Amino acid sequence: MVPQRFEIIRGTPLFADVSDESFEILTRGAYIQNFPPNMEMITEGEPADFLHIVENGCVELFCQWSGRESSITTLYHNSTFILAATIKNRPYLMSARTLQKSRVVMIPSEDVRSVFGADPDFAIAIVDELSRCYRATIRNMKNLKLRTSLERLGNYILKLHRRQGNTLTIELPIEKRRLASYLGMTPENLSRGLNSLKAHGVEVQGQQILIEDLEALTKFAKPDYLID
Amino acid sequence: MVPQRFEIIRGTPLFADVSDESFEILTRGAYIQNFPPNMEMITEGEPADFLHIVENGCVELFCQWSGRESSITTLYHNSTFILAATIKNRPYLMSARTLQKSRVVMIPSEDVRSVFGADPDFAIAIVDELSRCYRATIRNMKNLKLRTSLERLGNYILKLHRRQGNTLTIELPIEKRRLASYLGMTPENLSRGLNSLKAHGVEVQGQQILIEDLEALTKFAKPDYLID
DNA sequence: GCCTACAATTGACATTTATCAATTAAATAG
DNA sequence: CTATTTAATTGATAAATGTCAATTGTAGGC
Repeated sequence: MVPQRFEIIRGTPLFADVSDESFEILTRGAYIQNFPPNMEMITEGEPADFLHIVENGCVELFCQWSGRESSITTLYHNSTFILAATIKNRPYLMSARTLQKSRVVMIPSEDVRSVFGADPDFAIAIVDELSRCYRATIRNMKNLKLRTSLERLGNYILKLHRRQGNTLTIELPIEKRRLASYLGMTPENLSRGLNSLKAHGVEVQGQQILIEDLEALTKFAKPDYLID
Repeated sequence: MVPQRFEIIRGTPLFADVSDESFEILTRGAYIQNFPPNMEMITEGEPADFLHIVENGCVELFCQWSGRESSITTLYHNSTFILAATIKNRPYLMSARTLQKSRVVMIPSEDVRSVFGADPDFAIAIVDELSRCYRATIRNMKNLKLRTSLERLGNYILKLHRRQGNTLTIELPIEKRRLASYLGMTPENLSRGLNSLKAHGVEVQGQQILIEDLEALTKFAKPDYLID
């Protein structure tokens, strides 16, 4: 008998194929927590005691060193983090904070590891999820190392364009300062970058972005299916 | 009966725990290839038909976009690549070339996927390997986004120092231009960077690097166990 | 609705990094 | 061993990016 409250994550790829028995074990020690916005829920270096799943809201993974900070990715509905640390029983490499009011499922890492050893279907789902995350990170790395900040910005806008149903009026999903950090640039530079993209058919008004010339932007940004 | 020629990879973590039966299936369709130095063996975008294992020699993973190229990592004895593409049955995201004469074991991806589904021990080993690679990539990313090129260089030297048994006389394992690419800088910049590090106790002579003041270098580079 | 916080923008400037060209050093083939 | 190719270095300069300070814009609390 799986408690009602965990039914939502049952539908995510990571749990879709596990047996009821496994799911029962996974949720037995699990709990759900509601976080306010801007709350640091995980700090890098800490032991990975729980696998986290964002049920709703928005969570940013970021890292720090020597007084600097950088945003790595932003997670939404049904995303898991941080699986690799949980599996390997190693400390988190990234910190996590909520950007909005968020509801997060937390499953004890021990239970994840034991079910993972006992349920081949869960093991397969984990491999799938890890591969997906790994490949996403490699793409991110290529983006960073092969492109200038302006090219990254252009491709980010094109990615939003595709994700938001090929519309030409785009809504930025996160604050500009966080976007800047994600793209590996300063907020000032992002601001100037958005201005520079006017020359390639991009208009900006607050959180709204209008692609006035998709062809020009595409020609400039050169999106690539092995990166974007 | 496992052919003698595959006994070497039997000892690697990925294959150590698989049953003889599984190993037999994995090696049945496998073969070993000897590559000359500087041979591109994999090109990004191609289908991932084989899991590769470097038996000996040295292989560089790199990527390209819009006429630019960047080195992602260098693999040595017993390293696998590129597991995630094999598992997900997706195209390679990186290219691979030999840096030296190398001997590489190639296992058909189909066999990897089928054994992975049938042998839980192999699945566990794969999860372990994927987690390891994923975390290594995250560290790499943090290194790139949180540090200047000079700090990356300093920490690279410190990492070699540790890897080579805490000796103060260090041997660069790869060409400087590839190191530059790996560190996300130009060869010219690397050259100047090495000169700048003189101020922090580093002497360079060709492929040899001498740490004259370990404390000064450490103080400058600030190595971090969550990055390095 | 107004005040207050904070985010975003802009300008001036500094620093970092890349590019181009020329030279020197090192590795390799014959 | 020498000739030839390629890598590494150096100097001069350009471009990209970051920093600091000031201003403008915006969202949320009261």
